[in-house]
Order: sequence, then C-alpha cells, then structure tokens
Amino acid sequence: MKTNQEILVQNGVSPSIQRLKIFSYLKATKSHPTAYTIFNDLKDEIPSLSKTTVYNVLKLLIAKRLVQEVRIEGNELRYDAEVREHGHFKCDVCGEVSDVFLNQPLNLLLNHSYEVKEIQFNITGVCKSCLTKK
Amino acid sequence: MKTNQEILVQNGVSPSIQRLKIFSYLKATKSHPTAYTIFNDLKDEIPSLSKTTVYNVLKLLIAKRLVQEVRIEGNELRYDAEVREHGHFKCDVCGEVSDVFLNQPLNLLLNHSYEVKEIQFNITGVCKSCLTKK
DNA sequence: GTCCTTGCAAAGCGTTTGCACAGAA
DNA sequence: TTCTGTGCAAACGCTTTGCAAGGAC
Repeated sequence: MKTNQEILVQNGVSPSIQRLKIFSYLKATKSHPTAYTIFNDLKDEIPSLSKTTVYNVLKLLIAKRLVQEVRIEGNELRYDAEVREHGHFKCDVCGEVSDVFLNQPLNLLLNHSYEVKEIQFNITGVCKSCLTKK
Repeated sequence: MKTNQEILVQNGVSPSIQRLKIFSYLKATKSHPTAYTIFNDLKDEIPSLSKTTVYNVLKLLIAKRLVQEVRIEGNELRYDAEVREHGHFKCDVCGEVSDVFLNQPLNLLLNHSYEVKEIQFNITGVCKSCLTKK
C-alpha cells in the first residue's frame, strides 16, 4: 500500500504540508466535500491555510488525475479522491452524497464515436434511511 | 403534437410571453445553453427582458420538470428541455455539448435501495469531428 | 541568486434577493 | 383590491487573479 506522500511524488507533485494534508483529507473521506469544507476542516491543523491554496492544490491534483470534480447539484463543486469510474447519489432530504458503482462499466453502453476521457453520473432522490424515517 | 403553449398550460404554468419564448427557445435547440446565452439570444426579441426573469422562468420550468439543469464542466450551469433519461458529452477541444442516449436505461444497473428522482451522466473527451481533424 | 509555493486582498462572474411597478382577475 | 409576473439594482457566494513575501535549492 502506497502512502499518500508516495502517490504525490510518483505523480510529480512535490509533497508540501498543504498538498499532503489536503490530499490525505480527501483520501480519508467519502463525504465529497466542497472547497470551503476542506478549508474549514483543515484550518485548525494548518492555521495559516488560505482558500487560495486549497483551490491551487485542488486544481493541481485534478490536473494530475488524482482527484475528480463532482457536480451534482446547483452550482456547488465538490471534490473526490475516488477516481475509478463511478457516480454519485445525492439525497434530496438529508443532503448526503454517496458513491455509486455499477455492475458493468457504463463505457460498454456507449457508441464509441468519440474518445472518452472521463465518465461521471449523478442520481438524485431519497436515500434508504430517509425513506424509512417517513 | 402539442404546442409549447399547451405544454406550459397543462403543467400549470401560465404562458406569459417571456415564459413561452424561453421554453420554445430551449425546445428548439440542442446546444444546452447557459442562462446568459438564453438571455442574450432572446433580448432582441424581447428588449425588456431581464436576467432575473430568465432565472425565474428557468427555476419555474425546472420545478415543473419541463427543463433539466445540466452540470458538465466547472461551475457553469446549462439548461436542457430534453427530460428523458439521457446524458451529455462535452468535447474538450471544441467545447460542444451533445446528448447521449444509452442502449438500456442506467436505472437497471442500479441497486435500488433508494428512490430515484433524476439520473444524469456526463462524459468528457474528444468528439468525432475533432478527432479526425487531428 | 532563481524557482516554486503560499496566502492576503481584491476582482470577477454567475446567481439570488429586495423591492417596486405593471397588469390581470 | 389582491395576486402574479417582470425587471432594475444591489447583494451574495464561490472562484480566480494580482502580487508580494517566504522557503527550497
């Protein structure tokens, strides 16, 4: 198992404290945080942290394909260190965003008249726990 | 074939000029315009049109499920009057956004532990015509 | 020294809100 | 009158940009 630091280095990202903490934070969570949430959760650990750095690091990690942007509702942008082909489910009631994996790659259902770089899919609805609470 | 005006009325939307023009504009295009593009293209026809009205009408049409929001890149929000289950392909080279339909509904590939309201999927890559131009 | 990274402050841009006016019922 | 719809202007919130300071090499 590679450490997060090793992953960064192997992808040509020099592992500053900020980069490592942000990347590790994303690797450790499944909550698909927004940039603001990342900033907010890390500013205790790194008191000097600025939002600019959060955005800079996210942009860099996206360019290196270590992180994906997730656009599931409105114009809020979320971030995800899970980069395998997958989708997201957002519950309209509780607002939770969770990962969705398919039985077979979506890829196979497409007519390949174009070159595919990235596939994402988004589902909205009501999650199991909110359904049972009704 | 229903007229756009009839569709609005049947969905409980009183058909003002602004609403009808915006809805008709979306029905007639496959270009997945942004709110700004809609505003810009219609302001010659309706000189008094304001962006607020464009946003108001879009919000109303979305609530009535006559229009979908499309989030495919960055934090730009696009709009689409195609409301059947489908996805979008955005070409990284020319920037065009086109509709994608699958051989079978994505629905069937999901474990239904939740209630699905809306499914969208987004693909980025390089389109056929940009591939051949290389 | 140079280059890379960080972070403050300001700007930018798309969207929403407050509010007033106009028109229909 | 009351309710609905429109549209200007201002506010808002997220993201980007400009730029200067700090740190690695």
